[in-house]
Amino acid sequence: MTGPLPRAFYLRDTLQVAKDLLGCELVHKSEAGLTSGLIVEVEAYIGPRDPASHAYRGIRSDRTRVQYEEGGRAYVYRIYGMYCCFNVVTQGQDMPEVVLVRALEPRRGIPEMRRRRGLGADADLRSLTSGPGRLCQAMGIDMASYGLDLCSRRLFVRAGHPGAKRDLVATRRINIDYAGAAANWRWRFYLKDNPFVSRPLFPKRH
DNA sequence: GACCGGATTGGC
DNA sequence: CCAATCCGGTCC
Repeated sequence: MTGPLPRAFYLRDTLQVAKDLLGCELVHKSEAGLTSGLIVEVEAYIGPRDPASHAYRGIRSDRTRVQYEEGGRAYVYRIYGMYCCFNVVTQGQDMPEVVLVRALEPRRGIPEMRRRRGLGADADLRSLTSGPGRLCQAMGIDMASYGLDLCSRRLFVRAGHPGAKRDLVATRRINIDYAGAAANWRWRFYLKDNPFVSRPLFPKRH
């Protein structure tokens, strides 16, 4: 059982980190026990020059603060007033770049995931962790996780099976039509044919 | 201080 | 298709 990926993993080109995260295992240890899942879908949000990024034009606020810290920390934000989304901070200080984790393939603590999601034992596994809001709920990741160091043992990513990221698909990012031309940048990556990807058919064009 | 809308989800 | 639900960003 390998431990957390080293800091150096995160202090790199964000698109490269995004792709390398596919097939790795996201692990969360909480009072309720350990839950984990393989990362099968991600999106990159690359700072001041990305109109879809919360840090577009260098916005600094209580929400984006951790994006400006050195990579390897958790950027968690609340969306639509009811869900949370989990991101990994990349690059060095004052480079507000992140990777959004959009879907997991459940691995450990599946009964606890079902409980947190309010679903019965008969629920499809995909309904647990396919989607950024769903996976946060299933993993017990919330605003209390904001800024957590991913190089610690509480919330971290560890290396996956070699070869897991063989067939990688790059598409437009989801639900950022407001971002103009950036909506067409292919900064969403997922594992081909993986059934846990949140929206395999999106977008219109690859 | 007001207003607008969202990196989502689930129900109709 | 659309409501839920509230906070961040913007502009006055």
